[in-house]
Amino acid sequence: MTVKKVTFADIARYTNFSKTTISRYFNNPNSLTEKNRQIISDALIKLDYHENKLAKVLAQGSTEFIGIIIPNLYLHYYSAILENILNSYQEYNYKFLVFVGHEDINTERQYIKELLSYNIEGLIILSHTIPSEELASYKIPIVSIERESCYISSVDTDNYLGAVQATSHLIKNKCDILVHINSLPKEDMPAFNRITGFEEVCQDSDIPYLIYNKDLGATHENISKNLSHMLDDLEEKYPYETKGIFLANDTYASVFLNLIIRKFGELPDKYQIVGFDDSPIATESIVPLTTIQQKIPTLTQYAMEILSQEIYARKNKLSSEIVHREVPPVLVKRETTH
Amino acid sequence: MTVKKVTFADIARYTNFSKTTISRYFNNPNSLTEKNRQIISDALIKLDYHENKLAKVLAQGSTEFIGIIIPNLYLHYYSAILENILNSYQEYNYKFLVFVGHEDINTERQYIKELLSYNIEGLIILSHTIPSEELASYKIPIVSIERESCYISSVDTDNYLGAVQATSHLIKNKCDILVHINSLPKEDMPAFNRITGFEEVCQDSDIPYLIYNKDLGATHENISKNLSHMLDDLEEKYPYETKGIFLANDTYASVFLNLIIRKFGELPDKYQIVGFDDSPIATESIVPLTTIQQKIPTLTQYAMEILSQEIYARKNKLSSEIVHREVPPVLVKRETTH
DNA sequence: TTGTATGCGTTATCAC
DNA sequence: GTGATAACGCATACAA
Repeated sequence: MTVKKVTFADIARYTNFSKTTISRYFNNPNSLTEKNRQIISDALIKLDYHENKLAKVLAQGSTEFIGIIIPNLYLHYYSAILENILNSYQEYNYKFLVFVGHEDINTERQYIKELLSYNIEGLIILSHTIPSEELASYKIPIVSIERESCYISSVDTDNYLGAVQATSHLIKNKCDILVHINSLPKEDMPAFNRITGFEEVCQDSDIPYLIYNKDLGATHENISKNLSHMLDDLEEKYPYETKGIFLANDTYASVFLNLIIRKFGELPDKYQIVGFDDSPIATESIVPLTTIQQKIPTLTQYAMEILSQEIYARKNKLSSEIVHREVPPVLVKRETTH
Repeated sequence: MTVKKVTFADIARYTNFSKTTISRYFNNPNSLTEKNRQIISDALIKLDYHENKLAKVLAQGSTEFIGIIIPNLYLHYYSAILENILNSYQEYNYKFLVFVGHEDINTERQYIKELLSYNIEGLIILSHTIPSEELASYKIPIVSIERESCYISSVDTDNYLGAVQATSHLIKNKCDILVHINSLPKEDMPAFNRITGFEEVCQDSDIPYLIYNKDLGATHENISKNLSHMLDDLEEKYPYETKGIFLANDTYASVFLNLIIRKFGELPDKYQIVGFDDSPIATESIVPLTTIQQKIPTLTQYAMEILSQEIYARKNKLSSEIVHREVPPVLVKRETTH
């Protein structure tokens, strides 16, 4: 232990009340007389009392802790989600214990175990290593964001709709060839629907299309190298056609845009580019990117709503069903498309 | 309360040991016989026991909680710091309760109060609203990163050295006029030394210099507009000179670079640009930015070292002195300087 | 090696 | 309106 803290016992001794009365001062003040309330109030200041929520938790159960496991904070998308979740404190009063997953399943299991030992009331999970079936077996309120979620509640962007918006926009802009660039998302991930959506719209349109779906690597150098090869390939196959390129995220789109500009000195009319996310780079790139905006505040708001309802249901031994909610994204037209 | 948890009492009843023996199984297993250890081990699994660290905390004191107050997660710099701090869990086993400050002093005071009520063992603070003198009055181990820190321990980048490196590099590259662009940092902030360092090197060099130090705004639009005016101003005053521009961060540098390229179609030899931070945008911009790299892993490592030492000292009632540690940054030469 | 009794700082259940 | 007492789940000093 460190410095001895002032407790209800100290206040009780000082004021000649019982600990019970001090407790009531906080939890049911109307049961005290105005005068006695004042006496206790003065004593609290005089003795410099500070509340101890851990003792309260032990006595009555609810920690107001929520655990978060997020893959990384390197991608702006994840940082933005985390920031929005943390901000919900103002509304829900939950405190957040945050872990960064790093895609290692056993590490993440250890994190969950640790979180459970602190009696978290719920868990928000964005990392994708642990199957949702296993997560469901922990029997705590849980909601996922943008990951596989067969057995747990989830909030996802409507990726299919996003891809439809992007692809339709490129078609409307009279592209001769449609291209989608992605980086091997797993089929059970919501983001996989960016491929599905693209493909189905293309097939309905009779416009030729091409999908590059391969691991682009994690570093800027690798991403740049891989995208550069794709650009060369496109130039070789379709030198004169207007190419509509829909990339899986704004980082890829920005790198691709830079490659084009370094090659041609400008963004030629025969290239149209759509990214995904509307992360800051979309605004800050040399030519502002047309992109599919994910509604991050809405995503996190829904996640907190679902989670707090599940927590409420669990406390009151009500049953609660798994909820899957999708948030429609929005096409933001900027300067990389006509 | 929710579902009834299995406790030491249940294990004790089941195995016919006392609660004390069960406790010892965890904290001093060698004091049990191999056979009894096995009996308890089996019972734990059979009854599906899960540890309750909150009860442990109440009984013995240390929560292993550390509070973090960070201004935002929008800037990659802060996300990167947070990610590194969170990762220290692997080494130190501290759990982190994270709050986002948003530059409101009363909100942040409320956060600290909440954190204290959960008996955090230490606090890491990056937001700058609460004066360090007030922070020191909370009498808990505390370390700041890149903020005013007269009365508390701190870890900062050596901003002065960073500015010296940037400015010297521009001088070595034969710039005729040196320019620094900043956004009104407070004088007691470590980042203010980027101005001091620039100015002193310029004065020593006899090369003319110029400082634009004004609020550039928070949105990309405002930053862009303000930087655009500065670019016009420079073109008017120094049309033929080689201009060496040192900007306060990579975002500004990237926006400035884009303005130049949109104006001239390329980065002319008469412009040399140095940013600060080495955030991802420095690598990903259309011309990779020369920048001053902040050593974020080192910053956070030192912060955790200092904090854990202060926590150790406090637990053992040792005195501990305030420590101010500076981390030298590194000049990363890329393509915006010769 | 194991058990008893007590404490950690609250809240909850009865009394009065 | 107020108080005594027993929880909450674990750790620890002291006994045996």
